[in-house]
Amino acid sequence: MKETGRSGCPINLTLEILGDRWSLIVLRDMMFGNRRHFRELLSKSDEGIASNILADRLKRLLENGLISRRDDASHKQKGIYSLTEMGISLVPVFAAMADWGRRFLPVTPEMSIRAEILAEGGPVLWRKFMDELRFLHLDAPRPTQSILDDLTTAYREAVERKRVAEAETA
Amino acid sequence: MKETGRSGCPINLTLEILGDRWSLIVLRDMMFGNRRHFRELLSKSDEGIASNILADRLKRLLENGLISRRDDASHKQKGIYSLTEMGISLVPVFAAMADWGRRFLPVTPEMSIRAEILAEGGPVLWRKFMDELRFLHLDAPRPTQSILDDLTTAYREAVERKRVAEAETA
DNA sequence: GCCAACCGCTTGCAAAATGCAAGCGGTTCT
DNA sequence: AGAACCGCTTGCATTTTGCAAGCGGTTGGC
Repeated sequence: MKETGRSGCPINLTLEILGDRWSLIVLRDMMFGNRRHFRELLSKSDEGIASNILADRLKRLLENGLISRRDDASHKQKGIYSLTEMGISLVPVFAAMADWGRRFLPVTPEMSIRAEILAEGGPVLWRKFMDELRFLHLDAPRPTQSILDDLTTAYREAVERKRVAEAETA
Repeated sequence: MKETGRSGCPINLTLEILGDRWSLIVLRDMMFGNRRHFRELLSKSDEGIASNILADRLKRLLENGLISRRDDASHKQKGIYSLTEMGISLVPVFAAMADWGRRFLPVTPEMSIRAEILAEGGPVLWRKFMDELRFLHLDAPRPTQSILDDLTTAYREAVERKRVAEAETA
């Protein structure tokens, strides 16, 4: 996505950076799955991104300022990717997209529980979540409450409910 | 964008439908520019979509239920494209994306004035706008106030301001 | 100290999507 | 009658994607 200079419209400029099938998936996994290493993003993804595509997207997200990269002190080869303020600010976009998706598309219950919580919590909850992301990815102070824990717990419980339900019918 | 069956995550499913560089551009022009015919979408776009891409995107948006198509009674060759409730429901997504874009990307002032108004108005304004879209695209009753007029007027005034400013420096 | 496992990331190649220009059969306007 | 316009398709070159293998280096267990 080079400098095409198509128009100064905010929607268009956003799409020039994020308008493909993988960029937002990578950011989603960093944001909601707290995946920070290349391998984590590569192998723990539900959608199975290819390694060359992941490398390319990370490079472009870096160039565009959505994420940053630093070396992992505990492992000379590992890099740690973090969200920048620009990346963290996408929380409302994710919340809006996820809410739309869960209302109109064939989502699975366990994958949409987090979207529901974000939709119900509204901007107040989003701001709390963004504060937590600033703690996890930038050097902001730790908030008292962990929204990410709440979301992850709710997701795990939904997965467990599904597992039990499937075990019963088997 | 065939049935890849990658995951039931709302974000992923949304991206499988809208995750490319043009689908949301087309919907944006229908929604905010009230462009309803093929030629209007083709030639009045600031970004210059190619005709084969436009045809393909309209087909896919139709298949996915975001828009509908009917014949234009006044012209046998023309089709009129309309947003469905599913398409109209993207208003909060557009508002979030536009707000993000105007804060972090090099938008031009006249192109971001509508994003500002939507951000300031919040969900209350979005709902009014969606009601108006239901009037314009579905068969809902006409609302008392036209948000689209407000947005368009603000945009035109911003363009005019820019024109005057440029004329002064010339 | 050795070796298997893992690290981020690259390479080569086939398949698909995109971008561009021209054009088609038909309709409408003058 | 002729020009302009209608939605949309075609052919073709370029770019992007997807997949599998692999590279040089690091780490951890024995």
